[in-house]
Amino acid sequence: MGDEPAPADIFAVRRRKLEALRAAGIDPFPHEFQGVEPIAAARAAHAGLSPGEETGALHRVAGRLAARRGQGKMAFVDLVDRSGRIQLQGRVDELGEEGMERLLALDLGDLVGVDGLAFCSRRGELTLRVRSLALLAKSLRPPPEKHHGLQDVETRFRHRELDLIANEEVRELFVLRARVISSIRRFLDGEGFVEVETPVLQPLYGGALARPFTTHFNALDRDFYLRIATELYLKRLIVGGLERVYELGKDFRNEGLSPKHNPEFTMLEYYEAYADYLAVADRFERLMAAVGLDGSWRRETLVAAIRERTGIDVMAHHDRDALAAQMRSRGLEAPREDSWAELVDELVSKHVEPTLVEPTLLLDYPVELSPFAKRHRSEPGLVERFEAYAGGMEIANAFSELNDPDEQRARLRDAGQPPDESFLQALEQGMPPTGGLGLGIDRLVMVLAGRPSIREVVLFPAMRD
RNA sequence: GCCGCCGUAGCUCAGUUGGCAGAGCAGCGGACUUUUAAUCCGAGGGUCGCAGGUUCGAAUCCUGCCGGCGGCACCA
Repeated sequence: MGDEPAPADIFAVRRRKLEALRAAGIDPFPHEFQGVEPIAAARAAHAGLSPGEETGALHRVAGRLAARRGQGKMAFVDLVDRSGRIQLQGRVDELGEEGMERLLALDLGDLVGVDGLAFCSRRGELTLRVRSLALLAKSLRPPPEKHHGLQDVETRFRHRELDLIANEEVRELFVLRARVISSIRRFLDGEGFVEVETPVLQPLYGGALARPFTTHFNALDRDFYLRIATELYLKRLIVGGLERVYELGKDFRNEGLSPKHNPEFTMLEYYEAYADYLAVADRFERLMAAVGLDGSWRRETLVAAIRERTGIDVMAHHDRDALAAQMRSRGLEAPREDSWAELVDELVSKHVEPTLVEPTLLLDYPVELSPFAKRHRSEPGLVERFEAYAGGMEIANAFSELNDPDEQRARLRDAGQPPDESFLQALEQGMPPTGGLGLGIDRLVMVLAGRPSIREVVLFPAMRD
């Protein structure tokens, strides 16, 4: 082409190259490139080469152009795929003038496919000497900076694809997340659980205490809710005799954003007929071992945990004003409008939860805080429930499920929850004694990956428009 | 919703007391057949988040708005 002046616009340069390719009869967006081998596999095939050693082994790889060094008659470029990075060597005596020119015309970020001979460079780096090279897709935007990666948090979350291109550890994290989820499925499938899907769009919401998102069903001219939990539908399946069920999917809660809260989040719930919460705790520990969180979980009762941290015995002051007085006498805030149960909740979240960095199961909650849990068999006023904490964060919640329909109706009334008649009818049909668990997948991944924010483990976290 | 911090080139970041808008990477032109953040020469690239205000003069000071982060509140 002509010798146009140096273009000011960094985007226009790439556009111009695209047009030049088309003009030269090269399709900048071809349809396929088959027979590709992962870069990691090509590397593994030549693990022990010494500097300067040639192999004669031909490999076909594909990926994104990530760096280049040298120009003229010989150039090195780095190619990255999901599995890793490999250096390519282009030589004019191998590719010819025209081929070399095409290689040098590539931009960082272009997707290319390569057939090349494996050898070890003088500096000891496994390299593919390019035999032939195909542009697989032209990149029209410059990639993020190659040394520092993409740092800007807003861009990383709004354009996660750039984050994935630029930051290898981000790529690894989301692969880890996928492996965690498939490990959970494999574990539960292996234990005889059936994976089910229940409605996301619900005429009535329940199974947790949270504000829902509301939407409108036009055909019925009626408001619907996005589910806040799968609990009630799953228990109906236990009534139906499925015995062991689980669902892995999104819940939606119309609450504030924080490093621990995204409005849509991934939840595992499972229910197991004939189990109580201690059986659930044992299975939970094995499930955690299956995803790499080994070891036994410290167990502590909620009442003891509060007493140990604050000196207050909440069951000995089972009265709103008495408990508030206890708290105030110790210099703790006790908001006037809070009920006894809310004060207990306050004590747990302010004084117990932050101390639970080591994996811990907190057992036996007050009945007022747990409308779906069965009364404790020996501790009056408590229910058989545990919450699992790790990294100072609640990651799971489990109980012996309440299966007495009359008591369930009364508990929902006391909690100010709308009665879900279909659910209550199901309990009237007869639900076996059942243990259930809810596990926050995002938070679990935070713990496993050591990330301080839920946004780091959700591909596209909620952002303002 | 409230409070605090932040927003400068495609990316990573400087920018002094209010006095001409800067660097590195990337990109462009050129040199180079073993480079590893390649090197060297040359020429470019800006809505300083947006809108007002103060001032002879604003990236810098003030107000409002938008967006992000952190905290509080709500909650899980």
